Amino acid sequence: MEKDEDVKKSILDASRIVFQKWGLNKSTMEDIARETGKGKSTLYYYFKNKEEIFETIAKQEFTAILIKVQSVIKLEKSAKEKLKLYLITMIKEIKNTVSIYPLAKGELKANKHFLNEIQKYLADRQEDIVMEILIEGQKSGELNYLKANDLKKAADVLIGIVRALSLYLFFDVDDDEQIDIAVKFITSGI
Amino acid sequence: MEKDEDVKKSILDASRIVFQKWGLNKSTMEDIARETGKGKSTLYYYFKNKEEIFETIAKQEFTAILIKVQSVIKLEKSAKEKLKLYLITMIKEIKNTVSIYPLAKGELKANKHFLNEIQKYLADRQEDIVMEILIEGQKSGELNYLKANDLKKAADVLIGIVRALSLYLFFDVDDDEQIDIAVKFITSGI
DNA sequence: TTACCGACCAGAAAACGAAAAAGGTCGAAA
DNA sequence: TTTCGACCTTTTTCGTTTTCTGGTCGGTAA
Repeated sequence: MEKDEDVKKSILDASRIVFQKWGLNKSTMEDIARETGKGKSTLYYYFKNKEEIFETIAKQEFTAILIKVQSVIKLEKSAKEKLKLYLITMIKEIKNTVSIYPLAKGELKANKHFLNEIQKYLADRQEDIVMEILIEGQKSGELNYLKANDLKKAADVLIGIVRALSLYLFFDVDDDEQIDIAVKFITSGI
Repeated sequence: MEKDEDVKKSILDASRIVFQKWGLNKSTMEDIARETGKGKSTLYYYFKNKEEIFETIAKQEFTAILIKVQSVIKLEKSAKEKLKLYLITMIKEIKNTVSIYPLAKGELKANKHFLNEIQKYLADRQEDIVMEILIEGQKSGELNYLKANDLKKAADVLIGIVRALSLYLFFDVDDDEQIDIAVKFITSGI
C-alpha cells in the first residue's frame, strides 16, 4: 500500500522533529502524536512501540551516512584518499545526526537490546567499507606494507578512531578545522 | 615541619585509596578520615576542604604524568618518535590515573572553578611539550613541511587527539594494542 | 602553641509515598 | 483498513521527611 508507507514516514518525520527538540527520554508518544496530527493510539498501529520508532530512525540515519560515505569514496582512486574521505565524512555526518545524540549521551538505559544491535550493525557495515578499501589498497600495492593478518586490526582501529573523535566532538569541541587536521595526521602521518 | 608534611601525605594517600574505590562523589570525608586513622575534623586542619584534597591529588598525578612524558621523550632524537612517545605515554598514563575518572565522567558538578584551572594547567603544559618538539623538528628540517604558522594548530590537534582517545578508552574500550596502532597511524600515517 | 577530636550545625542528598504522566492495549466507530 | 477514546499498568515526578555529609567551633592534651 502506498498510503501506509506515507503515514509511517510522516510519523518518523514528526518523531525526528520531536527527538531533536527534546531528546529521546523527554519526548513522549503524545508529543509525537500531536506533531503527526494523529491520535496516540494510531502510532501503535504503525509501530510496535517507541523504541521501534527510534530504532527505525537511527537505522535510517546511519544507513544514509554509510551510503553517503560510499558515494564519496567512489570518487577517489587512491586507498589513502578513500580512507581520508571515510574518516572525514563519517565524523562530520555523525555530528549532524539526530539519533546519535541520545546514543552518545547514554540517554537510553544501557543494555537495551536494540542499542547493541544498532551498534553492531554500524560497526559491521563500517568494517565492510574499510576492509574493502584496505584490501584493494593492498592488492594495488599502495598499502603493501600492511600484512594481510593486520588488516582487520587496522580496520578496527580506524573505526575506533571515528568513534573517539565523534565522541570528543560531542563533549568538548566544535571545530571542523581540528577534525580536518586530525584526519590529515591519521592518513598522512605527522 | 617534617611531621606536618608526613600527615598531609598520609591523608592524600588515604584519599587516593578511597577515591579509587568509590569515585569522588561517593567518597566522604569520614571515609577518608577512617582510612587515614584520624578524626574527620583533623582533615580540616591540613586541608581547606574536600575539593582541595582532590585538587592536590589531581595536580600531583598530572604533574607525575608530565614528568614521565618528558623523561621518556628525552630518550629519542627524532621529532616524530618524540611525538609518538608523547601520544602513547600520555594516553596510557592517563588511563591509569585515579583522578581522571571523575573528571572524565563529569562526576564533579560542571563549572567548578578549580576543574577548569586544572584542565587549563594540563593543556598549557602539554602545549609547551608538544610545541617544543614541533619547533625543534622544524629547525632540524624533519618537519619542515609544517609552516611556522600552523605549529600551534598542529599542537592543539595533537592534544585534542590525546583527550579524544583517552575519553574513548574510558567509555568504550580497554585494549592497549588498539591504542598502539592508532598512535602509529597518527605518527606515520596509514 | 601545635595537633587533634567530639559535638554540633546547616545544607545536600536519599528515601518515601502519593499524584501525575507516560507507554501501551482494546473494542468500537468511521 | 485506519483511527481513536477510554482504559489499564508501569514509570516518572514531585513535595515532604529523614538521613547523611561537609564543614565549624570550642576544648583538650602534649
